[in-house]
Amino acid sequence: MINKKKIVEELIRFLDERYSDAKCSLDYVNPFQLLIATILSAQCTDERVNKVTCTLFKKYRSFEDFARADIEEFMEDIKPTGFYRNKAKNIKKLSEIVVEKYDGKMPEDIDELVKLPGIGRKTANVVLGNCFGKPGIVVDTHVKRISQRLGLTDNDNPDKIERDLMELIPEEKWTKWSHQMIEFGRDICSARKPKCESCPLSKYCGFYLDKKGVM
DNA sequence: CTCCCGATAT
DNA sequence: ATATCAGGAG
Repeated sequence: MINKKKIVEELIRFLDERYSDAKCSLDYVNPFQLLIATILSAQCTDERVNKVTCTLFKKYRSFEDFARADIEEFMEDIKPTGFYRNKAKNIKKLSEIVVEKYDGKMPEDIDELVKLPGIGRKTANVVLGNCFGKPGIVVDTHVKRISQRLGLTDNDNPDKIERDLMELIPEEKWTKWSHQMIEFGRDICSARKPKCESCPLSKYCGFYLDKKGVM
């Protein structure tokens, strides 16, 4: 417990030094676009999402446009992002709901957002944090993996991990911290071949210690 | 727990 | 060939 605090302190110091300008790497110009881009980014790199949304947002400029979309055509539009049937259906359905129930403007409340199809806490927190100044911890695959390796949580469920991290990280840092963790994960603490040699936190890391123990 | 699912790194 | 990528729903 006391040890977790110490690890978090060092982690935050490292992240602030190394990833001081971390931010969302999805391309968007308004909350509507970020919401759609974040849904498309599930199990897909931001790079590919940006390639798709670059043309997609010229064709669909509002929730009304997606609500009216031809589903087959829309599926083709987003195909390279993977899971395109589910994503297309969810975005169309969600857009219909936003048009009907919310007058075409997305709700800015996490409990309302999460009710929409295709939106979980991860997606909701990305949009709320980056567009509406409402801090939230984004538990994606990177945040989950790093938090587990460093022993900041014993849970495997993203919702529980989010709660564990909320206890450890100062609220005003939640959004920025999430982006810093994601860059850290892509850069050093990757899933496959993490660069433990260049990680200042390896002495606290279960993954690194296990790896050394076996060797 | 399973399914959705294309693109890329290893 | 296979694991993984800014997850979420049933």
